[in-house]
Amino acid sequence: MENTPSSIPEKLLKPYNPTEEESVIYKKWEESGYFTPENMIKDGLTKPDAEPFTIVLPPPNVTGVLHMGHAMMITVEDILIRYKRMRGFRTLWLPGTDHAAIATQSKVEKEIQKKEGKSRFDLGRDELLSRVNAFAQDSHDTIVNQMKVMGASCDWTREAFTLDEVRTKAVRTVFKKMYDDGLIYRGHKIVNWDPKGQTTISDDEIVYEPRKATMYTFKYSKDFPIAISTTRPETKVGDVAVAVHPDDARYAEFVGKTYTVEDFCGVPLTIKVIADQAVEKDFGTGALGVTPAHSITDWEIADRHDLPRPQVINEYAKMTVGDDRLLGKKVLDARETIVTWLKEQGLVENEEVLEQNVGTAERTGGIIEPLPKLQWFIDVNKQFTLQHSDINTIPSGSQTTLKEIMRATVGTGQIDIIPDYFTKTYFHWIDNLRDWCISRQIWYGHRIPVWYKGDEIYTGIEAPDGDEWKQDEDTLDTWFSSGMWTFSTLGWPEQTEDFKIYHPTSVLETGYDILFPWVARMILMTGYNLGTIPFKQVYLHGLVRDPQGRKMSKSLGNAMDPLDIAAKYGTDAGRIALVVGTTPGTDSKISEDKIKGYKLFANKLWNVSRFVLTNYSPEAAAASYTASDEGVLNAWHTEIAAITSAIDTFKLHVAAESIYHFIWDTFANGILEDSKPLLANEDAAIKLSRQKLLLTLLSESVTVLHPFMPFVTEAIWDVLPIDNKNLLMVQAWPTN
RNA sequence: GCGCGGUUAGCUCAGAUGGUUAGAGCGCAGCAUUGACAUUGCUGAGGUCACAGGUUCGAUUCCUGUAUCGCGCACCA
Repeated sequence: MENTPSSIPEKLLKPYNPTEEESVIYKKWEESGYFTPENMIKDGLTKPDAEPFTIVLPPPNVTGVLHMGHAMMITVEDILIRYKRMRGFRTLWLPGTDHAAIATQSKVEKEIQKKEGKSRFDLGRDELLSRVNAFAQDSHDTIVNQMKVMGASCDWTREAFTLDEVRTKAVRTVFKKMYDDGLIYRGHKIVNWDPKGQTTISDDEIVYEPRKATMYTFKYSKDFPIAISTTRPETKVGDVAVAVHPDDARYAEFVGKTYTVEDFCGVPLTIKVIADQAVEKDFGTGALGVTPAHSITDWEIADRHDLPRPQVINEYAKMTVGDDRLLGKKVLDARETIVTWLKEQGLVENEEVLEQNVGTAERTGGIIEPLPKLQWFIDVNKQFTLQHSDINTIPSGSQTTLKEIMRATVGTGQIDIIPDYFTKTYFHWIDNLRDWCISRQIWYGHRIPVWYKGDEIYTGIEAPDGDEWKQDEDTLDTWFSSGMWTFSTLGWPEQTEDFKIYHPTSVLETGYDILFPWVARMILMTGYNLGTIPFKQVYLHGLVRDPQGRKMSKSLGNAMDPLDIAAKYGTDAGRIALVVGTTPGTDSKISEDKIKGYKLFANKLWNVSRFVLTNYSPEAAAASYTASDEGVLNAWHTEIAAITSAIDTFKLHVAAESIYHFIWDTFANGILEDSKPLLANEDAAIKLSRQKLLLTLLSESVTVLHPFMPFVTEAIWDVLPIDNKNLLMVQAWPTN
């Protein structure tokens, strides 16, 4: 084994140094142009008629830096993409970023408030937008850099942004179409108002937090016949009715009667007693004070009983009625005032502390105040005609609803969710889905493409002629634009080649936490606009947690930066550590120890390469295998088949572990050790056969490992004595 | 309240459409080695597969129930 070390590249004589290799390798990949599928075809690496495989990157929010959750997403997608590319598919991974409307604006607002003590209203619309745009650009650059460090093999020539020109056109086109179909309407309805962010938010943007609250049981006045219970006495100045259950004998005699309360802490009330199914007999007194303007349930009750809906709280969560005891007071102060007044009047019958869920806005933390407002909505239950449809149970030209589209695509298996138990959760969500409020009172985002002139309303792609037209001040929910991401990124509404070739996409890979806000919305938008599905398979990864199982966050100080991991252990180690031992849909814990283990693995493979190359001689290329070497090779090929099928069925953890096990235990500890005497054998046939075998096993191992650990494998491939080789990234997947 | 998921080695987790001795990584114990190896290799200890019923020739795996942890949705007067 005193072979010529001179034929061995210098770097292979030292331990593997990821930082030295990685950036150089990424540059090579990028310069090859092979992230772009058309270049693969041009160079004969992909057949022109190859089946497309498309993933559109879930666009990271331009709110800062990528975290380990993103790292998981990028790793899984890059594994699938690299694998499919090597399998000969016309493979496109289309990157982009999301303007993320509220998330980004509120982040910038917070910073400005902190540094300059100014609100967005102090700055004005234009100034705020220029600040947000600058921040977003910065954030974007950071994110792109991080993705490159992670080895993402996406086609940067096609990069998209949810707020750029092409996407704006898509948004306006869709808005107009839905408006014309009557699916988008403007209505005065009760919405979730965030007093802190000064905007409406959708049901999906509410985070419920358990808090202690005091529930007071009292009567409106001495002579009122029924006691009610509430945790929000301040809203009671907006009551118009008391609702009881229709079967409740206790109150049957009062139903239908109307009572006048002359003075409820300075406010006169007219209360009608009604019977409604929504009331629970056993909760509290079994009687519910109905406040239509400030409770979603009560709003619905008011619908059924045709009740008035006086608003008593404004957008700043302050009281708008009463005398100086209440008027202009914040809700919490008003609550105290009313409780004190109730006690003075001797009206309180009971007080009880209980835990209740308080709705807060996920981005600002503000307590949600339900308020009636004039807003834009998408009607999810309205019938419309779907002109063209590829959706299984909805024929072209038939009547359907958005809810039905969401159900049909998944229910018939046209879209496959992995893991499949999320299918049930998905249907459950659809069942509870209400009309989607899409207007936001923030400035960063797609401005609603509606113009007003007196009583006239205009909707279109461009502003109508004439200075008198004024555009709606509001912007669209960010999910409205990300809902059309699979086709807006491909150039729709133009009928581009890209759109024709790559849509519907193949796999949508994302965290299960955005199944509802995003995945469902994409299905809705695509079904409505194109009559088809946005993707065939949905792969939901779990959340990445710290070793104690906690969510990673800056405030806990347990967040890991993918860049730090790359610098310390190499990108490859971080990538495979995120995959091994994790299953789709299940949260996983990541520790530095785990990542460190895979750094050792990269080094192990490096050392295997050194051994193989040191013992290789060029004559081996033409050698034929001995029977036993043939057997070893066949066993490995059987294993490759198993690994291949594991990847095909999204069992990436199984595939990764099998390769790891093969390389370390079977190859390094077994075959390599057995080779030592064979390589010293007198018989050249035996010796050369074994040399050839080792090189073949090594080259095929790095090929199969490549999607998981792209850098170290490419670095090794680069020094293998193989004729006419291209980049490993475009090497054909071994199939036997 | 409705629904979903977990409970497997000290720790973190895989896995089996029901069938010999249930796996990995880390950790632990013992031995070996300076080599292709920032060491690594070999050997080993360690498990009533949460609990209770049921189906079955056979259940950790399937079914029912219980406990417990986590999550989602709804309610939240």
